Amino acid sequence: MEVRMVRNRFAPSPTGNVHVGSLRTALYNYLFAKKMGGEFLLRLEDTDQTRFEQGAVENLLNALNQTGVIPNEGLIEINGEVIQKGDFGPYIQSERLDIYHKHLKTLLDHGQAYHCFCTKERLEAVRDSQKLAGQTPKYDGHCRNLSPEDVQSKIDEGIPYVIRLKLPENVVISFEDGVRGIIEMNTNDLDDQVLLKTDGFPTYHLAVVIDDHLMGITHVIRGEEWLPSTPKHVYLYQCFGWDAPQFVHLPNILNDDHKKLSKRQGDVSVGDFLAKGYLPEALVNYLALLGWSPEDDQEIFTMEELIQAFDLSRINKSGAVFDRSKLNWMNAHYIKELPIEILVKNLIPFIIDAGYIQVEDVENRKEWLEKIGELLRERIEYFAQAKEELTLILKNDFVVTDEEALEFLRAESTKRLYHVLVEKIEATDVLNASCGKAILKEIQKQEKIKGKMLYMPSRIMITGEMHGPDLTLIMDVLGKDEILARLISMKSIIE
RNA sequence: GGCCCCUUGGUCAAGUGGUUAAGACACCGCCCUUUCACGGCGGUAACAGGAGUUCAAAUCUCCUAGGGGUCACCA
Repeated sequence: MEVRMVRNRFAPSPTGNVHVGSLRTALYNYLFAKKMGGEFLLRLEDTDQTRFEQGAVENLLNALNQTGVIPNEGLIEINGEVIQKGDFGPYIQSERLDIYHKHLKTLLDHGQAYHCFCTKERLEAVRDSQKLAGQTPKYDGHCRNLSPEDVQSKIDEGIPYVIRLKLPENVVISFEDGVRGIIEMNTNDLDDQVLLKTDGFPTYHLAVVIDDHLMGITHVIRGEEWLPSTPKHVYLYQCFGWDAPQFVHLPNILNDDHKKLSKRQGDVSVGDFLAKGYLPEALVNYLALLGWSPEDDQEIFTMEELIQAFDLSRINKSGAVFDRSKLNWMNAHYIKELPIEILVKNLIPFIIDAGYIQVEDVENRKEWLEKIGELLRERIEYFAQAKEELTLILKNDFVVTDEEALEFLRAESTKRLYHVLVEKIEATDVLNASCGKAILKEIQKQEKIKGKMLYMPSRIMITGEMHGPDLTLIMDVLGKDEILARLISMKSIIE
């Protein structure tokens, strides 16, 4: 048996940001194509002119590039320039209009499609009355059997029209879905779908079938929302005399309320997540596991490992709730493993944004930034949390109001602690972590102040907080002068 | 409402006729520790319900219930 090379596609419409659900669809396509040594292409479904958004294509390619889900054919980006690559183009549907018209003509010639001159108003009225009568809204077949003469004269009169698919009555259409198995549907439950719109553009249903076939697509991996219209697509393949590809419908990604993940419940676009400081590899890793699972217990995967492990047969049937806290855990894991330079590089925009460093100072404060990086590494789940975490130790205009904290400051031993601490720090050249540690140890010995009574007051005097990173690391980050200044500002409260 | 799909702990999920029904996140407890966090150890917690088939059912069949998707000249 001849084995056709696997060819996949991701075929979004150019509307704004890339939804995480779309990314997952793209990812599964990508993983499967790579696993099978096939091709993964990007096609633009821009047949709705009203939906186009400026910069959407750049946005799209950007999201894919950053997450590593990169097409090797179709619309791709090379050196910042968007081009079309491959022998099956054009890969932008609005540039394929003549192809659709040509194929539509054969449908018309075979009586498998027909002109429909119904106005939107009439269609709406029909739908409304059907709904009122408790029926399923469906085209009533008004123009289904117009004579060729009638059609021609209406066209000549310049009456706008659409072209509809002429579905046979009471025929069961079945196909095998890669995830759900055999699916059957009766044409009586299906509508005479519009294939060509008044503006001469095809609808999704026509374009997707023609393009997938012409582009040699072997596996259509797409969202579950397409399942109900797949029989129409299957019928179209039959009309054209083409073999249908293997369909694989992915379960939805859900909100906490188990509805389709949507914008109103917070971040849903890839850009949102990256902007908050989620690492692309963590997002991809998490998404891979949302609807698919490997044979073993592995949770952390590189892209290469995902490709190796991926298997269509292990895709889940039911919808999966997007669990932010698991994503956070996974992202935190990736942050912990990041080389320090990369960690700092990711952190810099957020530290600048928090106002703790100026853009022009970044170069000469590398060492300081690395200290901060190591300090934050164990404490944040995504980079946008850096600001809050840093404020804990970098703010210098704090007022201690917490009663428990004040207790520590009022303690008898704290007076002694304060003076010795100031004295010892003044006596050092530079205050780094090991030096700070030594000082605290000496105080413990000399003044017999230890444990909580040593560290808590020290921490509170220095940061105004009862919690935070290791105190000696804080000393290291703040340095001698700042620490001293902060201590001295506490003088009146202590004495 | 019609049609289609789905149903294992709070969440992601393993499981394909015989298991003490994995694992991960979250949660709780203990340990580590100057605090918080990290880390380590442990714990609570699930086969939607019913009827069949079978020696045996989370796994097969049917019914019920619940949830989701879809019914556009949007994709």
